[in-house]
Amino acid sequence: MCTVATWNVNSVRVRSPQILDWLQDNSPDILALQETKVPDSVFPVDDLRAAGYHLLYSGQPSYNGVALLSRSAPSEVLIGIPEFQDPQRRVLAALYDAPDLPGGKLRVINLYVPNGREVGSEPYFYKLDWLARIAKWLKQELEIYPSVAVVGDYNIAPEDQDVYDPAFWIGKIAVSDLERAAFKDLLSLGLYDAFRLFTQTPREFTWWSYQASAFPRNLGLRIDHLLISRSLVDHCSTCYIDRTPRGWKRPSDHTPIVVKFRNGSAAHI
DNA sequence: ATGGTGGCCCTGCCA
Repeated sequence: MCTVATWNVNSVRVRSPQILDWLQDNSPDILALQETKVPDSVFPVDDLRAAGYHLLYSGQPSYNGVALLSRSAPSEVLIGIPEFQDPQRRVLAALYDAPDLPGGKLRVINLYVPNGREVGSEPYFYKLDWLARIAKWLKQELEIYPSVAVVGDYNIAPEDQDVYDPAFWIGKIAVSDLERAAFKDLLSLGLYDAFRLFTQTPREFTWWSYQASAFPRNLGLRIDHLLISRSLVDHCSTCYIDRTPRGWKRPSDHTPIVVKFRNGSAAHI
């Protein structure tokens, strides 16, 4: 069994006690974090290493920042993507032992996709350009590694069923046609939305605004995703959103999403 | 209710 999770924590310093609690309760093999919001010099290494995880992190002051926590040691670590000088820390990739999966290794790519702020704005076009560059690079990664999981905060709700009020959201950020087309371009590389392999019901969200009691009213978006290569689909035993941490005191506005893989041969016994 | 929340090198900006 191999468990991979992703969680936009909106500040790793504020959330590290909750991250530890969640690790304790769920013991994933790999946890990808986004919006750590700390430069590497002050990443809360001591807090998190106490839980017995290897740490990788790439951050900057105040904004962005990604991290990978893992039970086994990482290799082939990549910070940012090749041939793209981006001052914003949004990409972190590593290779992990995964004896039961094709190739015996799992390539985990952790993305914090730009928010885009407003359709038509400068940050919006940065988001679209960023996604195009990511697609080009992921194509290469998928050719190199037999088992790939591309996880993180995509800041895109792929379909209307992933939005609490689709009529209100028409043309808005995270749901615009160009963003959804960019998301589909990633899927067309041979990636699968792990959550939708198991759950077809609408209004299953990973993010709820802090405002207006959005969480208790379930007014959210499904914008955090675990995309997996074709080779992993037959090994995937479950994928679910864990709403628990969103209900804790002083929560992140996002909640974790989890995917589990099992030995493929077990299904055929 | 012309507001709402929360995090950031502290205060206007970002999500």
